[in-house]
Amino acid sequence: MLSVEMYPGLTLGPQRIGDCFYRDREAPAHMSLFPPACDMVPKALPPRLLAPPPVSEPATKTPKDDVRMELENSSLWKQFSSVGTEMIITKKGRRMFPGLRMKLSGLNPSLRYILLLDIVPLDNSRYRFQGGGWQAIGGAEARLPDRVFIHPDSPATGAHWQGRTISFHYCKLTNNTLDSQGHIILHSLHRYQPRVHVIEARDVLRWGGGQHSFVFPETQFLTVTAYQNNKITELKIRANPFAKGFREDGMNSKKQRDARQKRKISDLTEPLDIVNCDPCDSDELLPLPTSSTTAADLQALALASLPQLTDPSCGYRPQEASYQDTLVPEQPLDLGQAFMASHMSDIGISMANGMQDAPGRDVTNSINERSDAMGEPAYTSNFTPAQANSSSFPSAPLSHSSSFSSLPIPDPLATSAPQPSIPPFDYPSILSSSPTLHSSSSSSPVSTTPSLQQTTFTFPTPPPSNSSSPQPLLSSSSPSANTYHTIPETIGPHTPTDASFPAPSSVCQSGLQHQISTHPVLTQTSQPLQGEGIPSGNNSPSDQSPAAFIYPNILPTNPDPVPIAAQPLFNYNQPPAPTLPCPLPSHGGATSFAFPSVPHHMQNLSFSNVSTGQAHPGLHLQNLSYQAPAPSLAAAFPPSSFSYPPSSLPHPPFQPSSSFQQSSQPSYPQNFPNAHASACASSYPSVDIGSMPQFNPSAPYRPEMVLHHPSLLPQLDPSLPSSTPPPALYPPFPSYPMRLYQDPHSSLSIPLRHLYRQHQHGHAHPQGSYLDMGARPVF
DNA sequence: TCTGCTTACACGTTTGAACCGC
DNA sequence: AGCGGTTCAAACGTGTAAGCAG
Repeated sequence: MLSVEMYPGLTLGPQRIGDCFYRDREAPAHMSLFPPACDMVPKALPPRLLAPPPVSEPATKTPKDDVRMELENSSLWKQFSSVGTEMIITKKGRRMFPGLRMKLSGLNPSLRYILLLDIVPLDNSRYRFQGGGWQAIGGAEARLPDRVFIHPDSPATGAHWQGRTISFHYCKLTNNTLDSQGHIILHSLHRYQPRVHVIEARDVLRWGGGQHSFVFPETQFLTVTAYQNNKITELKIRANPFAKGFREDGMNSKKQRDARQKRKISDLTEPLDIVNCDPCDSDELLPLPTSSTTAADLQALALASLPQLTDPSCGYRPQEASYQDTLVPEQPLDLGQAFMASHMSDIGISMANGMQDAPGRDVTNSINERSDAMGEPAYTSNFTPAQANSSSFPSAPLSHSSSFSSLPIPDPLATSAPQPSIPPFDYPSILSSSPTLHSSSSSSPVSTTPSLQQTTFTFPTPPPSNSSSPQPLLSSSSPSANTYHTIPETIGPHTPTDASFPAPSSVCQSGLQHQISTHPVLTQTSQPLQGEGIPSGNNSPSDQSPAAFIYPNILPTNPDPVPIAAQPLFNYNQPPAPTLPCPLPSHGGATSFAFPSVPHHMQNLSFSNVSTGQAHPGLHLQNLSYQAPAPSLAAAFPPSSFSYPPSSLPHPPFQPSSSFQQSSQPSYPQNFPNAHASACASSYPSVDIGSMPQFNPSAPYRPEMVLHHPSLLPQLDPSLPSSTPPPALYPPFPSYPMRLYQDPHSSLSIPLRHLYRQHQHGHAHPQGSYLDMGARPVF
């Protein structure tokens, strides 16, 4: 199908071999995967390689102005978010559940795009589960190598992306800082926010022309090595097909396990009983009461071990739903597509042949289809109205707080689960108590916070998959489709987003308020939503407050938090700096990464700074939050591994005065960020952080401004119009040390010289690629 | 002692090879 | 020989619990 030969400069690791061969099963025209490694510059590529993919229409017609992304399994995410999503991270890497499944629209069907997933810290705090809630207990750990998961299909045409569900379920999370598998490295007990970036790319070497970044506040999660919240465990067990064994009717359910345990005890005791019967033995070994008790327990356990009848009160049958979902002919994700980093050869061919739509679904594709269906069984369908009504996982009403009590379905664990010593914030109430929110939001934080991106939202239409299923979680003001666009400042991976990230409340509200009457999509969306059982006509903030993506169980350290209404406008980029227990947040958001091993001009993986508006010829991943203080960066990254040449920094050192102080909310508890979020996360909208002007404090965003924003991607060639991609070629990007942790190859000098292929446990599953955007060597 | 992490374990799912029949 | 369906086992994903370390 494709060949690495097309990119002689790319040397792929063994995993790549497998992948390539695997992927080439239906493409016998496979060529050498390992051409002699050599430094290569894009211009060294044969012209045919540089040629843009065949386009049926001029690139100038690219409808970049309306790129939207919808979180397809938003309902499931919201369910988890309402409780406080926890993600297990292990040394070997653990998949995310729920996974990220989204739908893209608004792409130019003919242009190619690369989809990236990165996960950035939400704040600079470390959390602990106490009293039934999450509480910030200190500063975050030192930042870890920034890695980006490249969707296996990348690059693919807009038609490809838009024609199916996009899933990142192959992405794995690990806490192994020395991970060499390419998994995304995260710290345990930290809060993170996944982000998805859609980057226009003519080929792997020439990204540019447009970048859109999306954030779904409901997908933020806390990393753990073991689940802390029983509710989360319950949700995962019920929703994840792989955990069926732990369901109440499964053989690995607690009852069954207890029964087995009892049996084991019984097996051990029975011989003893026999021994006991030995007249030579005394009764001291096994008192009679013990035996009788065991028998009674066994009897009870035997009953318990019987197949459980479905609880009539629980209409939600995960197993049924899951299987059914697997049969749902939803647009499967074609992961068989070559992906940029790990499938450079594929890319090359795809570029040359323009076979972006992957007409032939290869094995990988089918595998992924299955995996998609398996890993995330169309949760959207799991939460159909009927199910929602009877489900034990009712969609947490957004108007409800994130407390456990918000889950109406009787849950055995609900009672057993420790209740927060401090009740979780009732998000809606907070929002409702913030009458000034909307009005204040009009004065977008952008105006007061240099680092804050102007944010605007397009109001998405409900995801097709959800079209038939009401969105019980959505309030009247929450667009069912979690799609909207914002333009937060650019950031680098792991640049901490604000702890209250999900709560660009003021901004969101502002955008909502501003556009709700103007945006046709919003109008279309909001109306049906209001008519779907959600009290309409009530425009009170409380009604518009969806529950929120406050971290449900994050308990306020401040016993007397300032009411949200009294809080300054929520600053999207606001760090809870004033209350940070750690003077030097280790999660400093490095927006530029120095790579001493490469030429100076190539050493920095930089991200355009919103504040300065500077663009750096590198991949720009918008920062959702503030600029980390330089000191923290220095502390987190020893000069030996991380250098930040001031002169080359695309972002000026963090200026507390401009970011923190101006937007700071001194009285806001660090672990209170979600209150902000609640006020803003009215609809769990995805946040397109890259499709809008980076920083324009004065002018509010308008729908028409939600455009392809070239400034977010470096324009390497100044002569190239930023708004109009070249019809034929994209300028080659300068080298920026993004690393795909698959197979380090120092000889590569191309921008993606560090592309590695993820080890696939000996299998050739193209599970995606990881770009390490940090400079820390992991090998 | 507490907290958090690692690891072994059991279970369910996925996947592909092996087998069989047509 | 080729094709399609079924069976089976290995690999993998998952949560749990015990053990360990700080």
